[in-house]
Amino acid sequence: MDIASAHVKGYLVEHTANTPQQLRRANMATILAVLRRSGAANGTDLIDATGLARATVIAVCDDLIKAGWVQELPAQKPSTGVQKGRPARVFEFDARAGFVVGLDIGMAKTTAVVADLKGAILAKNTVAFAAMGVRADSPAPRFTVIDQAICAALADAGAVPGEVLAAGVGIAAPVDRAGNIPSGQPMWKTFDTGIKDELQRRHGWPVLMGNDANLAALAEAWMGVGAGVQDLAVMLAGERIGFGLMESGRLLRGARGRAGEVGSLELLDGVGTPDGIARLARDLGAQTETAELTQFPSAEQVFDAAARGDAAAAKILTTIAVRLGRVIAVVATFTDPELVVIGGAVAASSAVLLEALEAELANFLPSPPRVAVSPLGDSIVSLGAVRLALDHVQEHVLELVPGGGGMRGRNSRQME
Amino acid sequence: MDIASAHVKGYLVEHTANTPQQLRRANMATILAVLRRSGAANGTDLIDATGLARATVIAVCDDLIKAGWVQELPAQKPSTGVQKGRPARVFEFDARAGFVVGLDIGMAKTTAVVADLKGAILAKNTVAFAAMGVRADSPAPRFTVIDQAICAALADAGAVPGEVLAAGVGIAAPVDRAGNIPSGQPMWKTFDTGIKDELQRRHGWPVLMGNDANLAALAEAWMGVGAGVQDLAVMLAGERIGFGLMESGRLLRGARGRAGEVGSLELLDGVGTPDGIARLARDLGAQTETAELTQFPSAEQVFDAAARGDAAAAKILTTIAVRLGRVIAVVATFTDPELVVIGGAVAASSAVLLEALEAELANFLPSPPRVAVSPLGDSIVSLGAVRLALDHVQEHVLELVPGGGGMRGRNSRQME
DNA sequence: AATATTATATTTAGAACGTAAATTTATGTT
DNA sequence: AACATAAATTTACGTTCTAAATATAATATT
Repeated sequence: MDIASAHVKGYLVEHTANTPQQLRRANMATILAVLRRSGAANGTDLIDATGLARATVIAVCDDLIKAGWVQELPAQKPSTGVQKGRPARVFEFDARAGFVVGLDIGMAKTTAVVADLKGAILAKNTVAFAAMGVRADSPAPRFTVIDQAICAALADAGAVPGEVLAAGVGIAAPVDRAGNIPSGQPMWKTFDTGIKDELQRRHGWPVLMGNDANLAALAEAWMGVGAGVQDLAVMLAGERIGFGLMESGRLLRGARGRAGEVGSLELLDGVGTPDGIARLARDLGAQTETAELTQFPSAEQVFDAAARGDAAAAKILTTIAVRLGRVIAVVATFTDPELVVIGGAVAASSAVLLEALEAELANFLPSPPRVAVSPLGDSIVSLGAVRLALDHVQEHVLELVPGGGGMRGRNSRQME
Repeated sequence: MDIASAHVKGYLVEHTANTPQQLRRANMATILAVLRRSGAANGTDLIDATGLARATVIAVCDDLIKAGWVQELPAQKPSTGVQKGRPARVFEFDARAGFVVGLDIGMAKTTAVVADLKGAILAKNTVAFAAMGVRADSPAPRFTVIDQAICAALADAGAVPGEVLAAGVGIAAPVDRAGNIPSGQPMWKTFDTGIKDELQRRHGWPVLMGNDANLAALAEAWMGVGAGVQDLAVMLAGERIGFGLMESGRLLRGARGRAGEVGSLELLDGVGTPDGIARLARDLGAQTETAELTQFPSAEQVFDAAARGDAAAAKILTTIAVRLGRVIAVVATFTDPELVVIGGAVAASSAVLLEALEAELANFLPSPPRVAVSPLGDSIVSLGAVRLALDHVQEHVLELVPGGGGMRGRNSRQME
């Protein structure tokens, strides 16, 4: 073994003993990471980025090409000035050396997203369980629907299942660090706890599970308004409030995967329940005197009415803003984020809440965090699932075989 | 440069390019870490722990001996069985290759603790500012008092200032990841923000700043009831409530160092203020009809009276337990710790609160965390400061010179 | 006392890696 | 065609780790 780890009075110490071979692997990982984000690079670029000598950089790149992670591009004309000297070899991380799948498995529907290894979103597919005649409480046929969403998205992306290197899955239940669901909601329990193994069995991919709000935070920190923010709170607030918390660029999960999960809020003055924006809008709408809102009110109707100047609707929005503001105030008090993002399907309409929300925050916090609305819409969880899968792939690049590998049909790239 | 780092759409990626020399350094760090926790070890032990070959292990140990971090012990008689074969060389991390200082700088007094590099506590010294005639609002002479506490503790430990490799400092103010105090309390501001530079200037040590509750968490995770717990909340609750939060074995600091800091709690039903146990006991005691408690009541008097069966005092304790329980319930809801520890000077007497506190927690949480009382007493912050300094030393071992080094008097160990 | 046993340290030879310097290569300019 | 230039490639070398062979220091056996 080359890893020794031990608990030292509560401190987990991990030691990695190194051999020259592992040294080369480390440098491969380094250069691969540089290439992943730099589009295309030549030897000199990589020398500058890594500090390694030219001979080493080229040797590593050749190794990476042989391994299938990197492609060599035809020599480029210099964009600035004239071509001087021997043309540089140009290397590029092969974003199509594999694919990842991101799943958002909800109560009513499942969304599958396919991305390449650089995170470019290639396809997205949503299938409602109801539309396929699946009852809410029947676990087995759900997987058929989920597979259908996956396969359609893969086909759209021009990928075959064998090329998928990992899948991330978001569900509305706590997920601990090991990827287990400690104690699911009664109804979902049998289904939730089986998702990981069943998907792994069906497709043979590594499957990473994540709580929906946590994945929303990953997505937001990746490609939303939270990009670059190290300390971030993302609030999913459609039907039910839930937070995804990142501190120092890392996701907080908690002992049982419940970090950011909102249980009862009866302790919070003027809040009481963890109801989300859509639900509050509906419930409060039903109680007003505005005729349009009392009958079959929907969140959209309330927001629309407020936009048109309906006083009752405007009052509802203020009430919602006050409630959310208080919840955010408490979370921000204890976790001190730089930015709080409101995400999910209700995010777009929530922009009108921002001002009232910030006013409420100011009542309770001396220096409140910034508040923003997510641009990722209802893709936020599936994008987070993609990010989760990408993180797994990036962490295990050199252990994986690009293009499917293993028993599955290898593509021509890696045949010699 | 050999480190390339860049922001990739919100993700900080750090790459370390490696050379053979860095490889040896990594193996030195590995073996040093194994030795630090294993007391004493021979070649075979280290081979098992690291996976390196015998020749490498011995060579690395010789390097470490030459560098001053490791000592070779005379061959040991085997405790079990008889000595067979050539006796093994025995290596030991030299816990006295240097020292660390932990400081708890409070409003009224300063405590200095000196420990060796294995974390053994060698000396402790507390000096009250008042006793030295220092007014609360005069920054300058405080450093004289602090230095006095440090020097006395160092002398007690048999260490000279030149042998100190780092100092950790705990203060009752937020401290961000860079070690700065973003916005101190008005009165302390000029003093607090200057502590780090002034101590560094006076002694030449690396000085690490930490919030008191955060350091309490480090201490508890190190040598308290929280040892081995990855997700931990430690509540300092003497005069004012403050939390130190650890997730996945890492301290949470937040964007401005305010993670775990309790501001106003007016949002929390039945709580309102962040008053701690001692303060609540005093305030509530003053309002009872028990004569003993109304005049100059102190926290101890209230706890004593309750222990003797005084009904009013018992009621006060229940009130306190309910308040604390509610605060803990909210923190636990959002951060999901495995264990909550009550720490500080009031910890010992707080044991009687545990039952009522757990009952209150059960009202709000479906699966509440364990709750315990810290065994570290009022040393908790200074021990955390020691841990902070030790962590710094461990992280930078191979950059430091044991025994003081640099301009300071080297000790004989490293002269050749 | 001499010899075997045994676990360990040390030496030796070899392979992999990274670097610096010299050399070659491919392009554009004169 | 000769030259300039920038990059790739080759060469020689030092460092590291490993495996195998050898030496060493203790005890046990004869």
